[in-house]
Amino acid sequence: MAKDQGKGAGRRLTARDWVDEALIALGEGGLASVAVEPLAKRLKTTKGSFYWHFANREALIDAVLQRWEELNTEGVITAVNDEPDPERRLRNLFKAVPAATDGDPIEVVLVGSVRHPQVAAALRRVTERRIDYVTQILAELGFPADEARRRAVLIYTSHLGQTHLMHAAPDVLPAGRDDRKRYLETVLEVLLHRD
Amino acid sequence: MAKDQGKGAGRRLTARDWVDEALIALGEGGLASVAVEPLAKRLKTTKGSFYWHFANREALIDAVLQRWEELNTEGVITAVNDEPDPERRLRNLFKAVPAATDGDPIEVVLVGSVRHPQVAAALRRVTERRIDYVTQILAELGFPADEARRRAVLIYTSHLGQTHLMHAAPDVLPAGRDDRKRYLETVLEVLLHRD
DNA sequence: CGCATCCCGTACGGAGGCGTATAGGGGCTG
DNA sequence: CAGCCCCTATACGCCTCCGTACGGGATGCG
Repeated sequence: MAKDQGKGAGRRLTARDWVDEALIALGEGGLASVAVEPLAKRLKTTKGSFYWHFANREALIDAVLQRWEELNTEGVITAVNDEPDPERRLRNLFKAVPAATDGDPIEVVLVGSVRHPQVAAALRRVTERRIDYVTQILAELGFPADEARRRAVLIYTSHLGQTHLMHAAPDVLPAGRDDRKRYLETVLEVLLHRD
Repeated sequence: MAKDQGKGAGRRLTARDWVDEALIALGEGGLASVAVEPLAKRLKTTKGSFYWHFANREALIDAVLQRWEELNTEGVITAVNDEPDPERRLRNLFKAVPAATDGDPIEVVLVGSVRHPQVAAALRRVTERRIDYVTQILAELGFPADEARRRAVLIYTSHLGQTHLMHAAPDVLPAGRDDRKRYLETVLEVLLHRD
């Protein structure tokens, strides 16, 4: 019979459990919320558990950043990458990525802690990976290399700004179904137009 | 003769001095750095001074947010608003605003503390003010009202994303003088194009 | 059942931040 | 120059968090 150690308190924890909970906390309250004792409360356990699985708080931060990076680059990109047509792949990105990440505050929150060396490194890697990916699609679409790169940066900044706005002032973004659709059309038309 | 109470330690401070220093700290280390005792160290004074000028830390946070809001909306907009031609006004925005704000991390840092009610309110106000301003310019340029609004949001998100990138991964943005110029041209052409 | 290993609970010391109380110094005004 | 008011220094208690020490319960295995 399976262990059936439910999800309530009292069960044994793994390092993974701590990382998962830290990821949630990171999104909710920033890097400052990736703190041992508060997390212990959330997990209904104590520090004693934490310091068994991790050397210290820094180790947890490293782990949570690494996990975020994985879920992100690999997860999202491979989810869209099986579409052969580059234009439709891009359209999928425009539709799928916001749906998957607009609610996700981590990206935006992390920039606030960019002084943290590990955070800065993770952000750099993720950003470059994504822009390279968009650049490649634009190149497939026939844009010359340098123009593709510039457009990719523009496209990515607009995406970034959108998730930024989503948290800073969601009211200004189109809310209704139709409004959102029209907005998406405008964005696509503008960002992908060719003379 | 003027007071000549230099800038060194030992001089009397005003609430304004605390707010100015807090503004710097906010940019450097986020809201968490708007902390009484660390600021006292930077100002080479003690908490005793602070709690004379302010009721508590919250009061300082409110003051620093208000000051940021002023420096921002009023400052930047009135600096560009005397240009009569709307297209050139927009171009000025594209050139002037990044130059003035790309080095300024406060906007980006604040989103990380959007759970703070005062922060959320300030961000909403500033954002709406700016987008309204851009919308108005686009309307002057002849875009229909709803399209103007959509484009303004797109333009603003791209700007936001750019200052975001500037801190998250400055390497991916065009660095050289010429590259930057070409990038700006691409951005303007794409974002302002009309069929 | 007995026992070793794994994992957690608890208690402690230290650091840093908030807010308060209170004494005192320095400059302005008469 | 005397006194008063504005501002600052110092000391204190409290809270939250980090990290360590160590005791002890649970769990799997023979």
